[in-house]
Amino acid sequence: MSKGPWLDDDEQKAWRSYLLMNRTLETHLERHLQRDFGLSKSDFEILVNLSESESGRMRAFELSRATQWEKSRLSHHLTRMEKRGLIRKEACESRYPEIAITEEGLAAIKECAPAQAARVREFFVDVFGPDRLAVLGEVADEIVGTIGKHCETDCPLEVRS
Amino acid sequence: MSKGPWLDDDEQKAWRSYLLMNRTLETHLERHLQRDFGLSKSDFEILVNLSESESGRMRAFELSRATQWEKSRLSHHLTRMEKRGLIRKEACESRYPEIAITEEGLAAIKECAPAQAARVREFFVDVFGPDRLAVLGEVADEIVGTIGKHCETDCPLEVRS
DNA sequence: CCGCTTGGGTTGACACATCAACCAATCGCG
DNA sequence: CGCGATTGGTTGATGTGTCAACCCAAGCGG
Repeated sequence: MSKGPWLDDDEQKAWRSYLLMNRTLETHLERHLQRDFGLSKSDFEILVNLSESESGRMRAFELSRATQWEKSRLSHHLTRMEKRGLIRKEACESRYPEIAITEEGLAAIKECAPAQAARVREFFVDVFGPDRLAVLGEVADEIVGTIGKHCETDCPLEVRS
Repeated sequence: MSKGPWLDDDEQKAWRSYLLMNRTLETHLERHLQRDFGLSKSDFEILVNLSESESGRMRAFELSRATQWEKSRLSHHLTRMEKRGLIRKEACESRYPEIAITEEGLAAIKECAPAQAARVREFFVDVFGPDRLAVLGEVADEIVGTIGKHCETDCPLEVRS
């Protein structure tokens, strides 16, 4: 109907393959995380960050930096996670609460992380293989860098931390 | 705190670079689509599919196959888009309505597609370059294939159309 | 001291996605 | 024919993300 395409054929094909890979990988990983452990990708991301910190506790803005989430999204999600007992907001000397992972949260992530890692390995790492994976890593960083540079002026994207 | 990592260092690094690239690219593209043209990524996807069809009209289940969306998501989104005048559900001989792109919808996508394509080229295609892009395309297809194969039995993922 | 901006964080309204339940027509097949 | 299963599609409840507005304390220029 409309003339398109606006990318030439090879580019178009690669781009669409990439998009499909993304969607497939994401939905597959998330589906299993949800089905087998009752965690969403978002829950997982928060728990990973907390569990990797020394003390198991972080300030909200640190999490915000680490995850690249908007602060309101983070705030909403943390209150939900607190209601489910995965984290706790606890007061400390400096005004603002610290976010602490609970026993339950720690147990949850320790349980699901190996399975998740295995899937990433099976469907991503191993399919790429070491060489192509290394190349991807490079390109990915270049792209993040390019976008970061491009946005320095006009958009408040915190990619350039 | 928790011992991790569950992937070794190189794998971990590549995987995280990839995740960050995804997020960065996605939010960047979507932000501009939204800001400059008032369309979401979802709107765009539907409009692209409709505008690429011969007649500018498709059945809902065709769109569902093309986009890999769940039918309820599609249904909800189409009613929203209809309210905004981007598409129309029109009755035809066979029971079920056909989804038709409106003048307004066609105008919208014709306006934004070049800009969108330019961004994809600038931040994705050109950063990869032809060789690495070709490689990515191959790997992406392999990954989709692998997951599709793995899911044939237990999950109703429609990737294997 | 005042008033301003900035930074960390919450809130509410709304858009969107997901899940399960449902509806209606059609198909397969005894 | 009859009836269960499948298909295409809608609906409603609920969980999640986004945007803009707001709150409050601290820093700072005057």
